[in-house]
Amino acid sequence: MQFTKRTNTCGELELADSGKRVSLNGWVSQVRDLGGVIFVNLRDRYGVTQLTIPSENKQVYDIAKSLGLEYVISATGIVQKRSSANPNMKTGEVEVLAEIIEILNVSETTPFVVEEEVKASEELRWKYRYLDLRRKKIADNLVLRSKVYQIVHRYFERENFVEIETPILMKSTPEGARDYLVPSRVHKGKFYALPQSPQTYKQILMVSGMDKYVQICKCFRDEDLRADRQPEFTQIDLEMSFVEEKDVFKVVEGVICDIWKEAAGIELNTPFKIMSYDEAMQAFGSDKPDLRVKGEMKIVNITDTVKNTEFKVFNDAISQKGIVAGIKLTAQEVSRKIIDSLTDYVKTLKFGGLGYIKYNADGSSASPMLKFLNDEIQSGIKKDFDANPGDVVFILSGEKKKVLSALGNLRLKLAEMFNLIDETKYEFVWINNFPIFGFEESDNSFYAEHHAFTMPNTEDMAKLDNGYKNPKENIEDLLSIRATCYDLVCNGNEFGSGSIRIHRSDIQQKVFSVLDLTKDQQEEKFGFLLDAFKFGAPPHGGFALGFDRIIAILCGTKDIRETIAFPKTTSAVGLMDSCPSIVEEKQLKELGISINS
RNA sequence: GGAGCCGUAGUUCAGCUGGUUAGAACGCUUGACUGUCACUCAAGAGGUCGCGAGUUCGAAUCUCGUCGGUUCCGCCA
Repeated sequence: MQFTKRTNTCGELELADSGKRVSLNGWVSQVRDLGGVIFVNLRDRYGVTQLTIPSENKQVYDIAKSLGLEYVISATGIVQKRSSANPNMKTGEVEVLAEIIEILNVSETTPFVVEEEVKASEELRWKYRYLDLRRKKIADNLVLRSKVYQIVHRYFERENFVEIETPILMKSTPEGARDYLVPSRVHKGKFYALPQSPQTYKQILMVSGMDKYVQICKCFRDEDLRADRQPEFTQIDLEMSFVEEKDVFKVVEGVICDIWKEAAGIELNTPFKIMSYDEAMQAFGSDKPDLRVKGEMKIVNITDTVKNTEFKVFNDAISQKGIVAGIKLTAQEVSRKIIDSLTDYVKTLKFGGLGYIKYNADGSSASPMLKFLNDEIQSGIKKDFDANPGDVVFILSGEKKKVLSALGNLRLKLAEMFNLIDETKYEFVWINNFPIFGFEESDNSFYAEHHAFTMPNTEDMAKLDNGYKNPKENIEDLLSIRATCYDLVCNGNEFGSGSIRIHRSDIQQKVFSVLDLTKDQQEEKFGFLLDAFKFGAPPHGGFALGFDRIIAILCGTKDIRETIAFPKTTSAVGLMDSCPSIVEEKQLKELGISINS
């Protein structure tokens, strides 16, 4: 099919182009028919340009009259200055006086109107994603994504990294997230797994001597989703030999700085802050603290202050080794309604209620729980929080982890409610010194917090040496061992995580011993990796950055679906192509699979 | 796996404590209009109130179930 190809895009014509004869190709985004003259807004991914069609040119005028929204057309004409410019449009000073309009394709009435401030529900937008992507805002997200891709590649090329593709079809491992499985036709009853991350491959590449590996790769995890979690997502995955933690920090900070500088025009300060896991949990109730909150709003532990109280709620918590802690909201008017909604919120987290004390302007204080607290304790609390008239403190009691994390969430809720987040900032922070082990009370066993190959901190090695032979008798000690394991956090989002790995089998065996893995289990779970490690594994460590989240932040959204061309719903369904779907009986037969229920 | 919110015209929503023919805006169709840019104006078409039970003389409205979307908890080494 022949048509007049564009000489320009719809986003670039300006006054200086006046008098030029141009051709534009694009989609009809708006038609304004005034009777004697028709204005058409023509859209492509670069912008919008106004076409003007006066009635004098009968042939073009009749074509213009027949145009519907989202028709694809080619328009040719002379660029001219508008008699009244539109300051809201980038090309608003000019218009194209159309001499020829070719309709390249018609469009049915779309399920929703393609406009920047789209009214359609997300469900509809995912289903007709190609229409959604015609909106500049979403298209720009993909363009930015592409740009960051190139920045990342350039950075790692310059830093002498080797980009190596690792398999998509790999061995299933029972550790970590649930695998997406791919049945084998050749080996009936056997399955490949899609990678949750290329973790084992990149470590083996270190054994290979590929001392700087990087890959922008897809990862797959069959777990329940959130606004910032998709079943398939993209990572900037890297691994290096002969490095320690600070070397990894430096490389990651380098690529982040390049991205911010080149994609957003922002110079970030390095090195980034470093905060231990313990500090983050104690002060912010989260391992991904948002440091943009004005006045910080740190959590205050008042367990000591209230330890002698008769107040049953606090008493019960403390006697069960729990804590009493709170946060202070500085100088804000807090209504009954807000307290009710916060109370409802903590109830969903299985707290009985939310304690609060309002410090009034006249020096008095108001709270349903004051009557249970004597004067000494009341003034102790006031002192702990450094509370002044106008402030409100919120208090929770119970199991330590639960209290801290709930207060961490309250902190974010309050910050949002009272506009305490500085949206112009990017607050990066490394969180390190995570615990290496966790302990599951229900089955009386240790598990690896990060993964089984995370190197313990050098200072804590003695605790491992002492404890590994009789783990159950050294629970406290073993749980206090810190790992050389770190997360990068930006504005309360986990951007990625990594660790220095264990490369020596003596240390590895001690860790396995704590995790209660027999030789057979080790062999079954990680055999090939352990085999590789027998032949001279260098010290190594790495990191994986969540690419989608980085793009989301740069796009000013928390929803990574806005940065992915074809995202899935929270139930992992692709609404556009209706996947997953049933397959033909014949396919199942070839795979030796039968479906129950 | 658990909890909350949502589901009414093509779209976004309104529809009070159950009660004649379920409304508005945008979009769509037709017509008028020569400088609009959310053009304006006039007329019109358009509904399985997500689906299924139940309560009731009567259900968009109340109850239960179910499906879908979304948020949170669990989960995500």
